[in-house]
Amino acid sequence: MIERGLRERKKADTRAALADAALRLAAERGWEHVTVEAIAGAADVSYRTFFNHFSSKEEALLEPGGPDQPRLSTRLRAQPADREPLTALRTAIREDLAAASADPEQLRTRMTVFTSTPALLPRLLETIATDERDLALAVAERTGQDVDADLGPALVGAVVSAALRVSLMRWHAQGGATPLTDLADEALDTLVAGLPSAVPSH
Amino acid sequence: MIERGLRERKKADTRAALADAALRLAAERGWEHVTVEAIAGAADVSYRTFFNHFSSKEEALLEPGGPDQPRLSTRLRAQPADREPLTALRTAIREDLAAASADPEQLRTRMTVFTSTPALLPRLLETIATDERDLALAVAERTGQDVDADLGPALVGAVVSAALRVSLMRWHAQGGATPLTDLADEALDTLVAGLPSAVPSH
DNA sequence: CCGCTCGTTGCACACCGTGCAAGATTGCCC
DNA sequence: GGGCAATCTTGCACGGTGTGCAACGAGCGG
Repeated sequence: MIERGLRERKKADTRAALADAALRLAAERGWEHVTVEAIAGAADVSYRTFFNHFSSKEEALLEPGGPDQPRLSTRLRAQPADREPLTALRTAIREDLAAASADPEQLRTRMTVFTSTPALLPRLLETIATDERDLALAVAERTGQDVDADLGPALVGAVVSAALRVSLMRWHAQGGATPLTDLADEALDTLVAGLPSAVPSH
Repeated sequence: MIERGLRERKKADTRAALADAALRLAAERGWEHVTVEAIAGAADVSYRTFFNHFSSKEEALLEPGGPDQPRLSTRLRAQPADREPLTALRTAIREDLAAASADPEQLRTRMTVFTSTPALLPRLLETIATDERDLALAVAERTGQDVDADLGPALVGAVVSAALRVSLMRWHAQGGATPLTDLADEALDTLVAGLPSAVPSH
């Protein structure tokens, strides 16, 4: 958050302007009808400058805040070490979702753009799953397991990501009626109880 | 499997030749150093013909068999209706993995290509997760739940996909030492028992 | 004030993916 | 067998993405 000079501030500004323009134009015209040239033009920079900030057109939507935005795994590592592993994970997840829900309107717009562009939705899910391995590492650190030998941490990472994805999709489908954190809590409760609790036996 | 004529046979042949060439060249040079022109040349067809069979370069790797290859959800639907939901799911999963393991050498090559190309790995995972919603629908049909109202089916679909992904990654990392079906069984056992069984409490 | 650093810009280029139209091959019916 | 229709293949042109390179200019430090 420390401003180290006019230079870095302007750089962050143009990046934000590009990300905002990308999201706005995508909401207006649909993602595939938005060219990089249009995004750059709306942000008052050149075409070439766009790729000085983002390595691909999609990155402007997927990582508007840069690579140093807080991730789930870092939140988990910040939890007190004496806390029960699953409790610490729940808390970290709540913090992460609360941060994501800070600007519900923007989150809604993003979700609308993603869900209305078939080629783009998987990329969002991929982004959520990017920390999967990192999350597995953080879990293994906390439990003292070996992330390569023990199946547990990798499974927890993948499964938690999956649960968050489902919660996010459901939240958007409901129009935000239920708070995102509540939906995620329900999903995690189900997973803690085991798969049979998700489907009725006959 | 019915040959309806010389025409469709030749079409399937060229598609297979293109898919094979794509995988072979990717294993030799690395995926990003393989152009569509090179793939087409190796299969003795023109550049333009490639896109008559695949809508993108990646599709030649991801869906070599065409869009009508059997999916997990169809295998689940083929299970007897009186079988316990989770049992039916396990059986369908075993069939699916057995089919994928039919040619272990090719599977190994594919995984090597995917894991050595950062931009490609998520696409494989995405492909696995493509049936997620369809799988959720099949689960809901079997259990009589509502896929939009009940969280269960969507959660099961996402979580099972995640477990399969983790199993596949682990299988490849181990060099195929443990059969893929065994790894998946272990992961699913853990999920059935609930998340706490994945991580030790202190 | 002067040099250094770094963001910006333009230009050229390789590659992906698509629409269109012409040519070649197969299937089918007379 | 001959010819017609369907369809696969091919070439061509074009828009768009993403990159390397070199020049320019604005902030930063001495």
